[in-house]
Amino acid sequence: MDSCRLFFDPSSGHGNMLFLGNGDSLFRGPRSIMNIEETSKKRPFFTSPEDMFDEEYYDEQMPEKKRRLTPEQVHLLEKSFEAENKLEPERKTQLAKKLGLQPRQVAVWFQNRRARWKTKQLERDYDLLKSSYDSLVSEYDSILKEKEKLKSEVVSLTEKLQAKEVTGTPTLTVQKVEPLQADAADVPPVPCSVKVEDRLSSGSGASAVVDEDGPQLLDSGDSYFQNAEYPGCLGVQSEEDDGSDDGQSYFSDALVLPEHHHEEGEALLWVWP
DNA sequence: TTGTGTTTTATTGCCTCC
DNA sequence: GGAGGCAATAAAACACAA
Repeated sequence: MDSCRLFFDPSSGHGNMLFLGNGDSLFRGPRSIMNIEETSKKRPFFTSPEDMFDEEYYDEQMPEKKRRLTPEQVHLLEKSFEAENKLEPERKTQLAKKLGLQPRQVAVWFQNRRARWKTKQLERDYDLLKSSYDSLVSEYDSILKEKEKLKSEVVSLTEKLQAKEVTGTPTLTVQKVEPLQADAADVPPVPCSVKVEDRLSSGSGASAVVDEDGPQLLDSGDSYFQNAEYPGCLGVQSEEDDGSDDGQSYFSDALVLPEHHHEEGEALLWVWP
């Protein structure tokens, strides 16, 4: 906040204000007081707006030193700026007369004020953008975490499946899973909801129902679902493999859907006796 | 008291508009 | 071409820590 100090100019007999910079308390210490005294000697404070508006007086009384505007002057300028931040010539002249300043000073003040406003506006815009960005990052992080969690679930379940395959009981066979032709990104999540009877061997046939062209699960150490030909089925997607994911939880569909169908007696990939 | 950083006032040079 | 705006900058005034 801007603050000021009342000051009496003995040479002119007029009261005046010494403007202090922002954030300062009214009385600060010896140095400030000394400055007032020094200033009163150095600065020929304006006596009246009429005098100050006089070009000759102004030139004589303001040698090389800059002087700060009084709080009253600044207040009025601020009010005027709030009303309209551009200064048409007529208003400039009126303001100058009213404030006892040169029109040029008023114009300069408006120019500098516009520059300050622009800087502040940039800061505000930056803050807005930053908070927006931060919330997006936060959202992205939580989605990423969920994705990782689901991935590890997939890995865990795949390992369990492989373990069961190695022990050989029960015999898990696969029959007629349509290969996914298209790019995984273009294919809606396939829950691999092949009917149970299509996947398990019949009691009598031993593993006879395995499709001849299909993958031979029991002979292979690899998981059937990791076969590249069936990318939509329980495959583990690498981190770099974007584009087919689009931030959506593809694997959750693959896993959750069979559970949803569980009670309907359909669509589980495997059934243990 | 002094050095340093910040704010305010003012200047300069360039650009646009009428 | 003159008036006015803007960006960059200088310089004075001021705040403040050490």
